[in-house]
Amino acid sequence: MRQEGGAVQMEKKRNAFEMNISAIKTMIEQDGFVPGDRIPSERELAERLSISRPSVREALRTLAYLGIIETRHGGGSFLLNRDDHTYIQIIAQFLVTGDSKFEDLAGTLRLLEQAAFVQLADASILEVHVDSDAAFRETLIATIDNDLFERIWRQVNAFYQSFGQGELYTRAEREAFLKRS
Amino acid sequence: MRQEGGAVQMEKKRNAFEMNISAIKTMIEQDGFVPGDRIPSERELAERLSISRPSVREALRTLAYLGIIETRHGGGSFLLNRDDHTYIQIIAQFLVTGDSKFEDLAGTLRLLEQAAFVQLADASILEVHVDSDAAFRETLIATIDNDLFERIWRQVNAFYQSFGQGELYTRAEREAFLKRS
DNA sequence: AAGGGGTAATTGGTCTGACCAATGACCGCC
DNA sequence: GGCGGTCATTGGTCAGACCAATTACCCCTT
Repeated sequence: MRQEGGAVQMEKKRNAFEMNISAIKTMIEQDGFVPGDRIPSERELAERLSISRPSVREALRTLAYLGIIETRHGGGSFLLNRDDHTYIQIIAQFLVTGDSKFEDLAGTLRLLEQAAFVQLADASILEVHVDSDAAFRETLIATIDNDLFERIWRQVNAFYQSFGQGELYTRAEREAFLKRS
Repeated sequence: MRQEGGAVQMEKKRNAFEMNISAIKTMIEQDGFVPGDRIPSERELAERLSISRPSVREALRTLAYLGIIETRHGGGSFLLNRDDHTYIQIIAQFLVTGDSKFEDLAGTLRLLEQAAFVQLADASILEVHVDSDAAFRETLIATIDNDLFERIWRQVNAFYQSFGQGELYTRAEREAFLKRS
């Protein structure tokens, strides 16, 4: 006879799996764990939440996959820093796998970089990098100062480079960039 | 700079859990399943992949959490179409505590849409949608005709909307968009 | 007393097997 | 042919076991 949910009243009637994830997250917050801390062991979580260890594991595996926690064999599970969350990598993984066309990759990169350029106030800082396609674009993105945007760009760019197509712009195109400022 | 996990590529030596996820995804692709199809049962997957059912379940739970598949008690597991972004809300659940990220979200959306607008030849098609923030931006993105770019935008936008902040632009801003064409 | 090494306890990783619950197909009955 | 019940299939959950990696601890040596 298994009783309902362990520790916390859930606001909704989601399925048990999501309730377990919420319960674990709630427990982490209530116990005041901060990034870097080790959270209770799987067996202890199972006991405190009145669920089985397999159920705890299913929840923890998902949390680990999302980058919320990190598990070390024999060591325990640790809370990660929120900035280390790989959520955008997860999203990117499913965005970019499969049927994304190579032309879309290059096109998306051009769009992203064009957007960055429009916001660029002073293009002079790019002049010294006009010789290097990589440095030119890297510097351009850095001027945006938007972490999410930069991470998206980095993912798309990493995938683009895995095709080994070399430079995205010719030197003439980079120079044209500067003239348009 | 943390670029370690940068590759979206799959072929790395990851832990068994992520390998199981990849294996299941690969099998789904190779068997030619399309959204709506029922994928093999947990027991069959376990046998075909030579892993135990709990391991299959840990992978399937994560895939279900991400919105890749849907499981029905007694019915089976079904492939979802990728536009279902239910997982975004849940991921956001872990990020709401921080506020810096939200600024990045809105900023990224503005950048993406500005990039789309720069490429827009004829802005007149947007005029009819000037009343609706959502329709205006949706139409804007559709003009780009870049599948990857559109999917990125859609993901970020879904993430943004999970914060429930309402419109991204004021009506005046949308009108200003049109005037700049 | 300090350091090092080896042992035991802890913890995650995986598996087997079992039973329950919901679904859906199948079959017999009307 | 339509309807309803039965039962195999499938996901949901659990208990227990064993392995592997890490960590804590204690004892011995120096």
